[in-house]
This record gives sequence, structure tokens and C-alpha cells, in this order.
Amino acid sequence: MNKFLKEFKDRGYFYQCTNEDELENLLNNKSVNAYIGFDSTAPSLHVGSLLQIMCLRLLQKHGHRPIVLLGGGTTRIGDPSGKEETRKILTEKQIENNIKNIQKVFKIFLKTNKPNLKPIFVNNFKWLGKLNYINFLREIGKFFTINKMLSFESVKMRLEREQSLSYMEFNYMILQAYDFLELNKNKKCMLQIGGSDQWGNIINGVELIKRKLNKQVFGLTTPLITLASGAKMGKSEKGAIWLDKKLLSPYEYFQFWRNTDDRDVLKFLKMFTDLKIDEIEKMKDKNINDLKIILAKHATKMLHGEKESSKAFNTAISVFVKKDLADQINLPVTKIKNYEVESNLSILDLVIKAKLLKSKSEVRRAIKDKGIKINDIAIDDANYLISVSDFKNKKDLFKLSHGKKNHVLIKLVN
RNA sequence: GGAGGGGUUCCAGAGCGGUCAAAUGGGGCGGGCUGUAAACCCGUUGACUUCGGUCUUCGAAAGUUCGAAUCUUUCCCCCUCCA
Repeated sequence: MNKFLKEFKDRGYFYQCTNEDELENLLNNKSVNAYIGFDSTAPSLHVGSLLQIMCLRLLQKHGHRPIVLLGGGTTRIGDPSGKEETRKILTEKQIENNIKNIQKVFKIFLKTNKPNLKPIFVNNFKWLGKLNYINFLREIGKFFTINKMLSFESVKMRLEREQSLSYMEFNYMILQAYDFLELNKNKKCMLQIGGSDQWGNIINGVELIKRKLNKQVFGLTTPLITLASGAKMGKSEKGAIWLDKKLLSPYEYFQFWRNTDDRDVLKFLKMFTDLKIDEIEKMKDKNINDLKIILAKHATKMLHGEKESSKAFNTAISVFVKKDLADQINLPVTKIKNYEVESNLSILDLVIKAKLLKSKSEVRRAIKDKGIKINDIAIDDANYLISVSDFKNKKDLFKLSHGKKNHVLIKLVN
């Protein structure tokens, strides 16, 4: 079997392929350009997109060239797949900023010194933005039948759920198909990869190219990852797990992986680290917590680098194992000013300021439940005022915690 | 176009004049157990509070009433059946 495809399967990335045998031939014979499109509705991607990123990385590892499509065009429309409601429409400026920021993560994951394998970044607004409606209908629209479009899962679902699907969104799949056509013509792209929810959109592109150019191209999908708990990957209790340290610190990213459900650990090691499959297989019988640490270290290293990864690890050790305040300097920091303390800063306000909780009522409740701690000592009075003596251990620092896992350092500044 | 049914707190879903910030389940959060896991058990789950209360919420607006999620009117949205 083709090496790329084999590893793709071994790592659990494989879900469906439009024509596996032919694709294998192609991959055996030459370096292929392949693309994945990414949503640009947020300023960063989150772990939900990580599997796709890993696919591109794997592709590159096997000598194929990744194309990253950041959909300035399609983001203006909004993919109805898997969405229950009409998307919000973003301004052009927001989208441009998002794209700029999202590119950074690919520059990390797809770094290479081989010029011919460098990722190609494309923005489909470049071609979608100047489409002429009449021409488009005549040249592209004629290949699509409404009968078929209505049969797609993404459309059916919206119709069944009685949620309105605007004409604009209904066109999304055609635009995505057109993207593939465009990339095939101009970037020699032969393969589109995507999550299993993209299957419909992908075959539309494959078929469009077949009809329009009489060329065979391919589609490959990855499974939807659900956690053992049944939840979707990417969201945690705190919100999205962003792949951007401005939105989520390396320590918190590390903790996300460190807290993986036992049942998911081996799967994630295969999916989200570069460790060789047989190495992972060999580790199977190791202590599950050690495996989680390996996972967390690797995943963090891949995104934030070796240094941040080991810093995060050390921080975690001192928080959870050594319980030694001195080493916990990598926890998220909230600064407060001298005068704030002097003017009776309450624990209620501080917890909110540190973003551990959102309202004073929540903080009150948490205090009642013994869930708020200063330097690991539970606060039992909701009227507690922060004072200089709270900083006594470190002079200008103390640790504020909500529950066992959410810790923030409070730093006193002038 | 005609006839019915419905829009409730994060979700599902009760309530149908006061005792309703609203049953129950799910989810979330905290605590316990443990392994920073799962399962399980307990607590909690609108906001503000000087802890006495106060304020905002049951599709939208107006009204009846001492008092409305609950009744009336208009409007918006959705579902089912018939044409």
C-alpha cells in the first residue's frame, strides 16, 4: 500500500475516499498537491481543526505538497454543513485579520526546509470575489442539479429541522466545488481532504472537475472525532481549545491533553503526535497517566515548541504533584495594582477579574462550596478582602484557584 | 387559502391566575472517592445584595387584575392536517 495512505489509515485519519485504488496509483507515482479548506470565522483555529492540520503535515512528510485554503470567499457565505443555524456574517476586515492570524499555525505545523513542499496559502476570495453571476451560472451552474443538491445531508438536515436555509448558504457547496476546480487548474491540486461532514462538498468538486475538465481528482475524508464521553472534540468546559497562545496559554493547552479521557489516550497519541505507530503500540501497557503526559508534552511541543512544552509540564508538576508554589510561575497571571488592594479589593471582584468565574453570584456559590482558594487554602467568607498579607509567601504573588484545576497567579504591581 | 397545535430558564420538557426564579431529566460548575481519568455519591445551577431583600426573565407589544409564564387583544415565528 502507498506509504502515505497506510500511515493515514494507521493513525486513524481515514474515513472515506472517492477512489482509493486510483488515488494510490497517483500518490505512488508523483508528488501530489492536496488542499484542505479552513473556516476563517474565528481569529484562530481550535483543536477541532487539528486533525485536518495533522493530515496536511502527514502529506508533507510523505513528499506531497499541502495547500491551505483560508476561505475569505466562502467565509463570507458560511457553510451550512453541520450547522443548525444561519451563520453570522463577518465583516471583510474581520475575515482578513482572522486569515492572517490563522496562517501562523500552519507556518508552525507545516514548517519545512524543502522549498517544493512549502505550504501554499490561497484565499478563495481572489477568484470567488470576481465571479460574474451570469457566466458562473452558464459555466458552472449547469453542472449542478437541484434534485441532487437537495439530497445532500447538509441540506436535508436543515430542511428537516425546519430551519431556514438561505439561498446564499445553499450555494456554498457549489462554491466549494468551484474552489477545487480553480485549485486544480491553477495549483495542480489533485486531492481535497476534509472532515466527514465535508464529503458532500468534496464529491461535488470531484464531479465538477470530471465534467468540466474531464479529469479525475480525488477526495478523502477523516472521521468526526468524538470523545469517549460523547462530546465533540474542541470544546472544553472552559470554551474552545484555541491553537493560539494569545487565546489559550501553552500551560492550558498542555492541561487539555493531560486531562484526556483514559479511553481516548492511545487514539490521540496516534492522531496528534509524530510518534511512530509501533512505538505507540509498544507503550500500550505503560501507566495511563504517563501516556497522558507523553501526549500532552508532544502535542504542546508541536504547537508551542519544546521550551513552552517543558515549562508547561514543570508548572503542572508543581501544581499537581509537588504543590510547590515556587515553581508555578507559568500559570496564567492577572495583575492587580497596589491601590486596588488598598481600596478594599474583594475576593468576589478578584475572581472575576482573574476570569475564573463570570459573576459575583457564581463566586459566592463557589465560596460556599469551598471551591475558591488562595494559596491552596479555601476561602470561607464571601466578604473576604484582599490584603497585603495574602502576598506574604512571595511578596508580590499569590495563587488564586477555582476548583482543583483552575489556577491563576495574582501579581501585585504598582 | 381553510382547520387545529405550539413558542418556557444552556438543552429537552412540565407548569396554565398568587405558595413560580419556575417541577423533572440532561449538560455545566463545586465537593467527596480516585489517578489532574471514568463510574459513582453529595451539593449547586438568572443577576445584584448591607443576606432583610431588590431587580430582570417564560416569542413581541399592549391590556384585564390587588396580583400574570398562566386570562384578553394585536403582531411575529414554528409544527400537523386539508386545499
